[in-house]
Amino acid sequence: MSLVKVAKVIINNPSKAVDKCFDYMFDEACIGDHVIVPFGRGNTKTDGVVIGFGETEESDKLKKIDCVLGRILSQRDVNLLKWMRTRCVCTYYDCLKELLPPGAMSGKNKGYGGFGDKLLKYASLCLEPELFDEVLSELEKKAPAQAKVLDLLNQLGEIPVVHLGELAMTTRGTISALKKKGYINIFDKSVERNPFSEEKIVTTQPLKPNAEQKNAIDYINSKVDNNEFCGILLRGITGSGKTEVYLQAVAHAVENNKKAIILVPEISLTPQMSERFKSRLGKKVAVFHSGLSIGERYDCWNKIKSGEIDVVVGARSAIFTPIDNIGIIVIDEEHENSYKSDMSPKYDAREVAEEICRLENAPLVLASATPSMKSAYRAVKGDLQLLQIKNRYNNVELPDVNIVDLRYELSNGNKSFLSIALQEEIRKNIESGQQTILFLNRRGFSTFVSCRSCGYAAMCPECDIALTYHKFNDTLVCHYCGYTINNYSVCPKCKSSAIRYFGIGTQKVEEELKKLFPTASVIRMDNDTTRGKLAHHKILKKFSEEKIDILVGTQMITKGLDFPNVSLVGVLAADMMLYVDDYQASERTFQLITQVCGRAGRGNTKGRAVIQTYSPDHWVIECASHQDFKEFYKKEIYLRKSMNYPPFGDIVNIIVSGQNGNDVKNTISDISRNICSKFKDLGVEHTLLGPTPAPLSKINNKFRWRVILKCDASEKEREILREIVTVPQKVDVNVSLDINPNNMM
DNA sequence: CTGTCAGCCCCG
DNA sequence: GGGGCTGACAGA
Repeated sequence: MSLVKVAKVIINNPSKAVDKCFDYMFDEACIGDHVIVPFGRGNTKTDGVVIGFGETEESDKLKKIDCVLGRILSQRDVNLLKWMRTRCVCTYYDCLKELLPPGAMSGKNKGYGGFGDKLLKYASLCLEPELFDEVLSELEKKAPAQAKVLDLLNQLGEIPVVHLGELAMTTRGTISALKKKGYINIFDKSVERNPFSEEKIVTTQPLKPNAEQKNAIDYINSKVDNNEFCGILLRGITGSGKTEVYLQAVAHAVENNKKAIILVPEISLTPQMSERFKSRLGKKVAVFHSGLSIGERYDCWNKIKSGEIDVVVGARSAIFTPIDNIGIIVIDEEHENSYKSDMSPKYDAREVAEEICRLENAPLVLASATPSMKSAYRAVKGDLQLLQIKNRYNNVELPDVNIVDLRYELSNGNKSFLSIALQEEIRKNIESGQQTILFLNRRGFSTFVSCRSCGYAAMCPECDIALTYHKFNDTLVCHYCGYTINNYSVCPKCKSSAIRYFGIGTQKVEEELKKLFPTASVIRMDNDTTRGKLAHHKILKKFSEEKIDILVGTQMITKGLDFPNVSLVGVLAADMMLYVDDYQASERTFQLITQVCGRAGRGNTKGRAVIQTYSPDHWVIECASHQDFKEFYKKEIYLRKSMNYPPFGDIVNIIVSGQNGNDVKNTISDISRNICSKFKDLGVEHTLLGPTPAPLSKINNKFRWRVILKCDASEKEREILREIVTVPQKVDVNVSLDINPNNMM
């Protein structure tokens, strides 16, 4: 038997059954090549990617690569792909779809030959001009949504269908109805390669760093210059000028013909933030995030691929953009949990960034005022190099923090959500023309509705959780599946009219503020008011132009916002996230309160922060009010250690779901039995909890069971888990595995 | 003998 | 995921 050289090819197919390398003979092929191969019994032409080479015994089974379409992955990305499959406990396909151009894996671009397609669906009017008015007024009566679309098309001419839908606030159904009637045309059009017009960019000059900043910049630059991998934790209290440090390090890398990625939390990718990067780092900055339409993302991706971009700024997914020759990666607000994906592949962008830095021999900078416990622990162990900035830039003072005990408010007869102290501070601010931010971690009007007589509370029949009351349309909504019913004024069970609304939400706070301060302008920012893509930016713009006295919002207001005229910050219910059933509750509460307080007093005036709580002596709240990370870390790491929670051990959450309860139960018990025996064989210490019904035991009529596995999930363990979890299952049975998830539900 | 369909298997 | 193989069965 003689040996033949073969290419290892992964197939572009989501099925778990084909999640492996297939050997193909070939004439010429490179690692990372996008190829077409005969696959399956029928030798269907399928596309795949070459991820390696090998030798195997000659055999009849061996087939040959049909043709090479071109290089699609770099050697580095092929390495990253292999690493990710184990790290994220997923399939090659899951990883591949993150690394390929946006849109390449879905819709008409699916399958081979799809890559490089620059066509976009466009709509245009196809109606005699003299008939237009007649048709429009006819439609306005019967189909207002269609009329809106028609009107927009008339004004704008040719426009991509995606944008048309967004502008008219409607769905494709409306548009296809118009097409059916023959009023409009849908056609393909090549997208312009560069839709970003030459914006006017005002360049800003680097600020002169103070001694601490200089120190940090020099350290990072030396790693860049030496092509040396190094994990760096850049810790500085809010307002200490961390951004300046990494901006100068990135600029240094670019000057030396290297490239950079800066990751920021999705929520802080506001135009003002993008502007800041562009104005400092010049035209060769690309902003990449999920807010871009597929077309925009595609162009951005290609621009990066072509090599004309030096710096990519973006949210989590930007870590996969095809930028080569990386000199530095920065992760801003490193503690943010949005860096962990909860969809497959369930990657952690911080870990991916670290792996890329290893592969590229470049430093990784994790920046935060309130580092994650994991990073802080690694810094203590010496796994990360700690660089600290202890003073605020220009020595601006930290805000005065006032902790208000809500229990006294109640006994003093103040039933408002706003303590007397906070009301007083708000009044002062309004009088002096300064702005206030109030923070509350809830959305909607009330959490749930219940009957005072019989205790009946409206529940979702599908998901078995309480429905949330939404005032603007007087409905009760399930926050998990969207199930909606009309609100009732009489209890459906006992006919009592004593209905009680529990909890507070941003809407209620907004209403109360309007009552207390009738002359003040109030704006609300939460999931309900930021539905549209542009709504988010509009609210911030309005607020930043100082026309608004008070901004009320959920956690989305805590991050990255930098308004010099805000001198007062209020946390309305600090305990709200402290008593959640989650090992990260303390960490999140600490981060949140610290970050919120950091929003106050960035201008010339000293800031004030008011923290309302029912447990004013709680150590987490104490530490946060003093911005005392060290003390917080000391106490929290001790608790983590005693419970063997991360960063000491990993928590693996495995959820099986499906319509058929028996299939689900059988699958989950198979999986947990497999894990148990494999881990036992290999002597891996572990604890298995379950299988039990998941906390949300039913969502959308699907049964959900889960197992929690506690162990040290390093490479070996993850590889075992991958083998167990990625075996093909029955149709309709879905297996999800998440390591150290943000959400255990 | 032929057509059809469901279930199952496996893809180099 | 999906094409093809297989076995069962109906129609004539």
